[in-house]
Amino acid sequence: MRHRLKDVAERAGVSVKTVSNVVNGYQHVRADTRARVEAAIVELNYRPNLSARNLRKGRTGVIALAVPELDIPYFAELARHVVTAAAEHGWTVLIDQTGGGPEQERKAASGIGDHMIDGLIFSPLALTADDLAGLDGMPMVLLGERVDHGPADHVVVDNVAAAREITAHLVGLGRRRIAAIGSQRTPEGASARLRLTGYTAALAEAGIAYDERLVAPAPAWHRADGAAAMRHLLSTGVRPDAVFCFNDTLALGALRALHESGLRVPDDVAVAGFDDIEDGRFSIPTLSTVAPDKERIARLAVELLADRLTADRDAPPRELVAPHRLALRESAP
Amino acid sequence: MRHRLKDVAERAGVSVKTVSNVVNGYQHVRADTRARVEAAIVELNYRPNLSARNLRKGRTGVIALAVPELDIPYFAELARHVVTAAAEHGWTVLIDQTGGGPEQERKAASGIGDHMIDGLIFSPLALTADDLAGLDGMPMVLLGERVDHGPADHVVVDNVAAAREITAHLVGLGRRRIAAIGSQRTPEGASARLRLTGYTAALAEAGIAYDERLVAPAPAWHRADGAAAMRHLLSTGVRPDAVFCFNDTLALGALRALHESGLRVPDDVAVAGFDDIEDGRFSIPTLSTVAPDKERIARLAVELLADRLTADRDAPPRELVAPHRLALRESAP
DNA sequence: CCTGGTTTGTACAACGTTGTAACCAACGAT
DNA sequence: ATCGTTGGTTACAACGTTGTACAAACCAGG
Repeated sequence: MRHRLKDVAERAGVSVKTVSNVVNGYQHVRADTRARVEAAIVELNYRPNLSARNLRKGRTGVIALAVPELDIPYFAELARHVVTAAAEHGWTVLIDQTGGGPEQERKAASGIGDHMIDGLIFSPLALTADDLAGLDGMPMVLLGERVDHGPADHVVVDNVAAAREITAHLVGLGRRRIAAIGSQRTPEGASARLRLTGYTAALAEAGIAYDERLVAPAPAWHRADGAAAMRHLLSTGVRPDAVFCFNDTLALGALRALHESGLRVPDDVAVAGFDDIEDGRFSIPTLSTVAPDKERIARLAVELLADRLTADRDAPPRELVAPHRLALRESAP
Repeated sequence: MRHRLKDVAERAGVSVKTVSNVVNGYQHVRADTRARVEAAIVELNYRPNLSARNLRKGRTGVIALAVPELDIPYFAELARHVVTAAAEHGWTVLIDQTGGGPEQERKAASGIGDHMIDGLIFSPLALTADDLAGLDGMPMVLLGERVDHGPADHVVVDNVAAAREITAHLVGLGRRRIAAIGSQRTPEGASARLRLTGYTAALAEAGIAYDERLVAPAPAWHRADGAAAMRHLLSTGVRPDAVFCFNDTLALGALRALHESGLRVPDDVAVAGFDDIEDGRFSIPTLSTVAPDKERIARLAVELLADRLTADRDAPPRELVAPHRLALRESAP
């Protein structure tokens, strides 16, 4: 059976509140009373009822992390770091899978808020500032692209700079016909737009003409999409000598398609990705990529949320930039 | 501001309980009262306080899924399916990352139970039956190997049979020096033991002598461990012509090590894995593997938990076996 | 021995919800 | 006319916890 403060109190011969005080580490409890209470707690294997505590305190000790898909390695790795960082603040993380659609994201953002959650770390794809407005001031930190200039805190990586750097690296390898995989025209494609901007900037700096035929769209950023886009590029006859894929799973798909068509990487075509997921360190060939500091991103997000919860709830929203670096491996050494 | 039943009641000119009745879909509410209340709910953007509801009802509507590591693709994919299946029952899933150590798992199993959770789906590595005993009857479904004959419901795949089948397939390819990667002597290695059993059984059936030197241990089942184990096998001079890796990430690591040593897969060495993770469908070469029906596993687990919660809390524990099949691809066609 | 402060403990009332019991009206059956 | 029955609504009391206010016990210093 489950025991309550009352049971412990009776057993220890004190009042309910005294037990509560012991449980909460209140200072002024005589040593022997405290000992009696603690003994009773152990004997009864007492555990506080969190629902009751939450009701009373108005805090739940749970924050949510909402990501589009858990089985996209980038989000899984990110989730791990967030869980770790949150644990240091004594929070439990409720991981929510939005699916990435606008409707589901809206639902996740608002529906979750039903008092189960103290705050939210949200990695939105489709969400607009309007959607966020309906959140009744739920403390929130956004990851990834800014949603217009929404009212929420933000952790980003400098997508444009990163994309420019990795593209410039491909240029530095002597490549001139550099393709891009992953462009998106939909509103969800904020990351895609920024990375495309960086790509074109790097080409311009190198004096290479932008060729629309070298830019392949990808509806989602899964391996299958990367493979399909690569096959499409190869079929059109515009033979690239390098490809910058807007994330690593796209790149792994592209590697696969290149392999199937008998092209060698990096000899015939160099390949670069974005995210630095674990897979890319063991793929054949290993993957050159932009490595955002995921641990840092997670830590910053949790700290922003912590500030928002404890200190100024109405402070102006902050935007922090997490560092990135290039991880150069076999596919574009 | 956050509104309460009371606010809605005042606005609609009814009692708190009537609003509660409307919210909970109680039948006997006059159409016009219901309309008035619903209007007030919308106007105030009322959301029930779940902590209060939970306190009152003794249920939270949240189940936990505890897995060793989120960024192991198998668990991420499984998590996705569990979230989906749970949503159909109206549950939210709190995903917990145990880290796989005995101490942390114990903590996850017991600590989580602080009334935040109606039930638990647990994929333990290190847990023993004793650990589970301390759980005060928290409804629980275990995934993976049975923990002795613990008191909890169980969803498993037939590891022995599956390992036997995939090994037999390697035999069928004409391979005779078939290595195994992933054996573990630790108590956490229940899956490893079962898969090793299936492997040896298949060898015995084929009349192939068991060679201890062909069995490589792996402390964890990550890509790096697979690569290291493969390198070790190759360095000892016992040249295998096939490898059965106890999971896919090990196999991907092994592929990498084989590539580095200049061996061709499957020509020189055939490689097979276990789990059928997404990566294996795009690796070079694509990976032959045992494909457990992850969606089914998740669905069964959720349903077992649902039964346990609604019906007989004291029914004898059940064990369900989820189906598997062989997914034969390039690495061992 | 009193005074005034601190320490230690208690009673009570919330937090927001829902189950129970009860009430009042309107109804058809006796 | 009287009696149940049903539909619609309400008041009240819980669920288990903690903040507030206060009482009792204790400790110094005069």
